[in-house]
Amino acid sequence: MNDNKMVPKDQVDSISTEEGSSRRSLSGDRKVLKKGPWTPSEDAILVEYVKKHGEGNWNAVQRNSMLLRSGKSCRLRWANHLRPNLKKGAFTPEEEKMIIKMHSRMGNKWAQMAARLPGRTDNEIKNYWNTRIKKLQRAGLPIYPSNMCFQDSDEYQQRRIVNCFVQQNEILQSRDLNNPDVMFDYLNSNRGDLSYSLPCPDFSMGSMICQGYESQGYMYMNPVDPVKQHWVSETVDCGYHGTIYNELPSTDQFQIESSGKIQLTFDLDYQHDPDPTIKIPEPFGGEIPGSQAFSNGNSSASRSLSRTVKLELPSLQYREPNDGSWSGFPSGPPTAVVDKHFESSPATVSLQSEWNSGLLETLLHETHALGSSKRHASEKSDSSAATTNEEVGESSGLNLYKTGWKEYYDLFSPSSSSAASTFNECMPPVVGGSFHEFPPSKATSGGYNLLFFSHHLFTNFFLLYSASHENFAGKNYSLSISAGSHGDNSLAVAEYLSTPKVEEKHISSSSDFSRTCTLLGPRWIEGPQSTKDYSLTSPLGQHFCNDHKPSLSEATFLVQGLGLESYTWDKMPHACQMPENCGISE
DNA sequence: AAGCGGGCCAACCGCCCTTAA
DNA sequence: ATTAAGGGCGGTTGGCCCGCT
Repeated sequence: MNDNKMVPKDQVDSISTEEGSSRRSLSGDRKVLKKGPWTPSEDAILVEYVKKHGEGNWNAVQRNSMLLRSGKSCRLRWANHLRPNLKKGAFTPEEEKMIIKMHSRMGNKWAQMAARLPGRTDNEIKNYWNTRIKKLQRAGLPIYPSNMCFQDSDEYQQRRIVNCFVQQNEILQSRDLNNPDVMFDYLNSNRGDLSYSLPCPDFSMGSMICQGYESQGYMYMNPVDPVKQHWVSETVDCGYHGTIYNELPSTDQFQIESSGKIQLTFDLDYQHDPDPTIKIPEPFGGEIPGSQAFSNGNSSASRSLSRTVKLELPSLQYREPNDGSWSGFPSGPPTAVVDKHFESSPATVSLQSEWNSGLLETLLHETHALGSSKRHASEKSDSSAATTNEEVGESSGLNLYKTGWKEYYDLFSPSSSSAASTFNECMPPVVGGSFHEFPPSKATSGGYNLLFFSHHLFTNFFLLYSASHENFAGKNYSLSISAGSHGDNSLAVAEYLSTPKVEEKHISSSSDFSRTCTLLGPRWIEGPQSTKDYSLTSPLGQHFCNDHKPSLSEATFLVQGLGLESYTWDKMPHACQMPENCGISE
């Protein structure tokens, strides 16, 4: 657009003594700064300046050039108009579709949307949306096309999962993890589709509406350098209707006990009806299966705070004008809770790889694969287990939980209890729930899976035994991980792999087995350089810092005492492939 | 032709977060 | 630990364009 075209005469020469909108007075001389539309000559100066000095330090532009513009103004002008590769012109239908879809998911996160629309700016998208929404509102039309609503309804359901995600020393949980299948689909649906920067802490989950609830949850974590982690748990009183979208769950909802366990409490209570005053019975009487490992008496030492979280109005939370129902929210607004914590402020990283190769996704991917193959092999027709997306979308919240969880439970079979406990250990627990909500599947014969969950910063081992816990009850076992040669891997990883880590456990009961087996894995090891450079922590907390890329191709995994074979990496029985971009090479 | 209003868009504003001193 | 500066982001404003009456 021609800059002169929209130059209002009364602004061209308008000046300001403000430095942008800064409330703070700037040191030094107060230059008279110009406001209003930019002229071509100003653009040229700015372009030249950026060419010479690069982006950033925008306030220096004004100091070091003839440009009498605030730093903010410069940044804005550059970002929205002058920077290269900007796409001009109307949005394409594809872009429009994407905007609508993104908005249905994330609400008014213009910058995030812009990040996913190359060449487009947040301002453009915002303007587009605002005009579009006004138009629709005037016409009394729904904001989202009906098919979009329906489609997102599924995704909505999918997002109604607990986002249990480990980001550096962070874990977050939310309720819908109880539908792992849904979660898997959700994660899968977002594969390669996420490129958020990590907004830590930034808690969100699938477009949920929080309404005056409090929740708690628990999650175990082995000692992970308690010195560096400071957990502050807060119970959030969500007295708002907020969009919680599927951004990276962050560091909420945790607390770490003196024992090193990280706990996360959850006490769900959500409302089905849009009318916030009407509550429906909670699924499983307020209990959600899967909390077995977390309901063993560990009490929270968290500091409970009540606070209101401000979140923007979500897309799918709008009531449809025609029926007043909650679009895409068949089971009603769930609740959430957040425990704030963590001092660490991880660098911004692309979520693309983090998410795609994240702990949860990997877990779910693996288990889903296992489940799929199992189902395929057995041709078992369990309608309740065969929960499709559509079914999920149409099911009530209760059914959603039941079917989803049951299926997932089955997916873990034949090692139902152990695998489930593994899952339980790794996934957020739900207070009071139990795997016994569903009958355990029949155990089959031996073998085990080593699931290697990892992304750039995290690595976690979990052994999933495809054998009944009865086979192991009363036995001691140990896990060794060793490696032959390590090639040119980093020192840290070499040491990690070449040093057998043995963790001995005694299995005394099924429940004990459920717990202990999930604790398999290398202990936290202080790195050869420094904790910052290298640290490995035990399950749910292992992380490779920096770019250490361990090679596991020659590693041997040995579980002793349980009559199981040892496996080398390449002979690992089941789906043990590491996710791409996980920072670890096979 | 003039007036009006909606659409579109650039720019500003205010708040917030991060970082460095 | 505190404070100031830099910068990001979402909301809002206001001017021009354009079609309609």
